[in-house]
Parts: sequence; C-alpha cells; structure tokens
Amino acid sequence: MSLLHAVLGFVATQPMTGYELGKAFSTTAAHFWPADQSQLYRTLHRAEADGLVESTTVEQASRPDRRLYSILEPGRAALKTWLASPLEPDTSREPFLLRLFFAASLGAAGVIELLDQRRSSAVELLTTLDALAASAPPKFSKPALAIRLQYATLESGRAHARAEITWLDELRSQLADPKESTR
Amino acid sequence: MSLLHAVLGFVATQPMTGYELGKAFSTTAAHFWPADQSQLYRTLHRAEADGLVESTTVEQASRPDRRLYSILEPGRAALKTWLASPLEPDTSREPFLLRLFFAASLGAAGVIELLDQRRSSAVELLTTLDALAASAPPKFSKPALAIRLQYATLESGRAHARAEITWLDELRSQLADPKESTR
DNA sequence: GTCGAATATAGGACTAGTCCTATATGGAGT
DNA sequence: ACTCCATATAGGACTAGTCCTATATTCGAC
Repeated sequence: MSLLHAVLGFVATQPMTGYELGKAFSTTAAHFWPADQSQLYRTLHRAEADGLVESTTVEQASRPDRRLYSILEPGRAALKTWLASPLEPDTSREPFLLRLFFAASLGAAGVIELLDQRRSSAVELLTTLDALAASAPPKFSKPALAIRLQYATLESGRAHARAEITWLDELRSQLADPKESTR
Repeated sequence: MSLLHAVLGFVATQPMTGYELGKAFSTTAAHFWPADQSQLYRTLHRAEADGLVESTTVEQASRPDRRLYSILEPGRAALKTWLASPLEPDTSREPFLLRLFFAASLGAAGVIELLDQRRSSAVELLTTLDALAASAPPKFSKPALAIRLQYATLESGRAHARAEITWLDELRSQLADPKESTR
C-alpha cells in the first residue's frame, strides 16, 4: 500500500492535482514505481476520505474542473510514520529470470536470442536514465538533500541496469563458447 | 499471470505435489519469484480445470493424501508459447527507492541510517546467494543447459546485490562527507 | 478535415497475490 | 507435558493494481 505514501510524499512538497501527480510520477518515479492513472485517482479519493488530504475544486472554462489536493496534518504524520517504519524484506518478482530459469527447452541459440532481447531493453533503459541524469544534474556542490535523494534513485537504476548488462554479456559469452565454462 | 507458467515449468520436469512445488520454489526460485502457498494450490487447481495438468491422488496412512500433478500436452504447449512470447518491459516496484525518494525529511543522519539498514539486508541476501551458489556449483565443464540457466539466475541475484551494495556505499559516503559532491 | 494528443477526472470489471485460518498427525526439542 | 515444526491441502476475506471505457474540449500535425 505504498502508492498512498508516494502520493502523500508528492502532495507534501506542494499541492497538486491528480493529473499533475501522474506527470510527476511518470517523469521522476516511473522506473521504480509505475502508477496507474485510475489507481492514482482512487488513492486520492481514499486519502481524502481518510482525512489525510483535502481538495479544493478549481473551475475551468473549457476543461474539466481541477481538484487541487493539499496535505493535512494526519497525512504528514502518516508520511512520517511510514518513513520511520522498519524496512520489510524485498519480495520483488523478476519475470525475466523466471523465464530464463525455464528456458532450457529453447536450446542454446534460443536462449541467446532471449538474452539479446533483454540486453537491448536494458540498454534502452540505461540510455533513458542517462538522459534523465544529464538533464537534471546536481551541479552545485551542496544541493538540497531532497534533490540528492531523487538523483540517487536515478543512480540506482543506472547501477542496476549496468549490472544487468554485464551479467547478460557474461552469460551470453559463456553459452556461446562452451569451452570457457570453468566454474 | 506467470505463476502458472512457473508451475508448468516445474511440473514439466517431473510430476510433483503442491507441497513439493512449494519446496522447489522456496529453495530455487524464491529470490526472483516468491510463491504464496495458497496461490500455488489455487493455480494447480485452475491448471487442472483448464486441462493443462492432471493429478492422481496418492493415499497416505497418517498424512493427508498427496495429489501428484503431471503435465499434459496442452500444458507443455502453453509453456512453449510463453517461452516464445515477446518480453514485455519490466514494471517492477522498488519500495526502498520510493522511500528514499521521499526521505529528505529524515535528515542526512536519518537517511544514512536507512542506507545502513538496506545495506545489511543486501549483504544478508548476498551471503545467502553465495551459499546457494557454493552448494550447487557447476563443476563439470559442460553442464546441462537447464542447470546452467538456473545457476545464471543465482548469478543475476548476486550481481544485482553487489551493485546495490556499491551504490549504497557511494551514496553513503557522499552524504556523510558533503565536500566530495562534485557532480 | 480528420485524427490523435494533451488536459482532467472517474467508474466498472477483473486478476493476482497476501494473510489468516482450518484440519490432522507424528516427531523432535526443552 | 508442552510447543513447535514438518507433512499436506484448502477456503475465505481482502487489497492493490491493471485494463478499458466514458466524458469534453482544444490544438497541432499530416
């Protein structure tokens, strides 16, 4: 149930509409927390019903009215509690590894094809993250902590993408040239 | 809906009961595909209803009867189709990154504590994977493809765990010693 | 001039997964 | 004596998330 906390986190920095929240997610947090548009609005509704945020309706002429959400004290408290709560162990699913695990029936050539597909996705992701990192670099020596942390999540994505590519390359060469399989 | 495919993958190698399947998951695939026990049995039921697997009941004296599942042709076909289907882009959630992204209000010291907690989990994971890798090493020069691929998923976990630790260390030292924050 | 994208919100239907509980018994540990 | 763990399967309640659709307008592209 962390989408709620993400929503609170964003809204705590400044009042936003659901639409803006969606933008914020897709431009800054998409690679580690994809947010479904419907789910976002539902989460906002629930947060308001629970008294964590409040909304004011801003009327617009030729567009649907905007609902501007602001955080309330209970919301800020919930955010704080979440930040201080113990880290639960990761239980993430890796569809690619699952596939690889059972891919033997594709034969070595088929597996290599699979690895190549995966590699190009990883490269694509890496270049996207590189571009993001380049477009918002912390050039000054003492950026605000928040900025640094946001940048750090980008760095994390890049580090993992690089690790993925290296691992893929090693596995590929091992499979392509069976002589090298010492250990 | 990949648990189904994982189940088919396991059952295709040899007939198994739900219980054995649970063991197989937790000992070999847990780090990239946690399988809930209830969900496993439900998936088996559905797979049988869909004609992908069949089960024979093995009566036991002082234990509940075992239901031994075997794969059927349609199941094998479904497995093959899945293996050949296009790789969809990853949309995994990273609760830790989400937290870090919004962790500025903890202050530098609080964030460092968070990083340290994360680091010890990562180290713990890495040592678990190291132990697994050591206990089942492909010592012979030409192991079967299936064995190699299963080993490769372990290697993937290790590579990512190492990348995570390195990233954490870099971030930590950058936060702990603000002078070094060039770029 | 038509088609899609951006702006802006929202509901319906569905699915996979989680957590808890139930049932039954034998064996190992303290 | 008591509790916990392993064996073995299964249902109930719930939740978060996905996918699709609806509504309404304006602007730019081709």
